[in-house]
Amino acid sequence: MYDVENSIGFLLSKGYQRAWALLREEIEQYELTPPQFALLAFLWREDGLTQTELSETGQIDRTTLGGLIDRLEKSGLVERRPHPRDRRAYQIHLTARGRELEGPLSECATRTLARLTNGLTETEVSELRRMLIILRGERTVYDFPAC
Amino acid sequence: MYDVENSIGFLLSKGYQRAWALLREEIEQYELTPPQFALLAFLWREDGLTQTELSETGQIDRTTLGGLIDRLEKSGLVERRPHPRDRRAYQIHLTARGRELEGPLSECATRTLARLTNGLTETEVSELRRMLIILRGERTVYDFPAC
DNA sequence: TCAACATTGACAGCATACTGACTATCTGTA
DNA sequence: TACAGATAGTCAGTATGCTGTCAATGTTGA
Repeated sequence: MYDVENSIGFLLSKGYQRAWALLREEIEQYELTPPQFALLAFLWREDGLTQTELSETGQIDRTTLGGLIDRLEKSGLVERRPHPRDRRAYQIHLTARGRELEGPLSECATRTLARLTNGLTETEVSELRRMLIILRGERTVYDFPAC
Repeated sequence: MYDVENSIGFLLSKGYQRAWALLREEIEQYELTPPQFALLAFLWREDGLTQTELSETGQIDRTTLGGLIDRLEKSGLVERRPHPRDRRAYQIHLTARGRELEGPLSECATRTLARLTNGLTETEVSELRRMLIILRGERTVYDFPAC
């Protein structure tokens, strides 16, 4: 009999839901969602990318990203600026307010990680991270046809 | 600087997305989504639960579950029957077709797991499972007030 | 140069996930 | 019995994530 409850997929979904709920709780006062936080975090690292570039580096679906940016723009944390050499594209820039949040939000994320991984040792967390990267990965195997 | 890309939460979300995509691919011919598959899998184990009971054992939000059942009912895989002693409640039962799918869909799930964990050894998969259960868990710690 | 093709971002449509509010019903207690 | 509070399920609203389609714009090759 198939054991859903202990299947990796099911456990990933529940783990993800818990991670989401904890982070949501920590950043609630900023009226942000976890994906919005993640997008800001990518922008703290590199500002001014186009939506397509952001979609690739952040591994966020192109159309999902559009909506995320809409909402962050409405909250005044990012802005779309016309691309200087490509009239189809926008460059996404943090506003001053969006940059300011790096400190406080990073602390929220640190607290979230601590709560999430409460039952694991540091070594286990590293192991988990390593395995999740492998799980997601395999791009080198599947993305390119043998050539 | 906060490193989103290697944060457990971000990796969980991407791992989950990959698990979803792979399973989606395997069960595509049955026109089911991964959550619909999971719900069926819980019903293969125990049939006739109410929505609230299913919501608890399956750890699926009450309102989300309602929609899932709507769609599975429309597909002819489950049916709502009035509860014999509680006029507010339904008992959710598999149809013959819903029961028939246990074999083929379990095989799809097995193939998905194999593809998903391609880069990990069996020992690592067990470790991962154990850690994900801990991640999600902690019910004994948080859910009950000290009493 | 111009036509074929590719790319950028928007939009509609669907499923999941959650919140909060609501109706119908049940339960426990005075 | 009657009423207060709890519970079952629905609905509206919002955000994410994905597919498919489209218009506008870029790019490339004959």
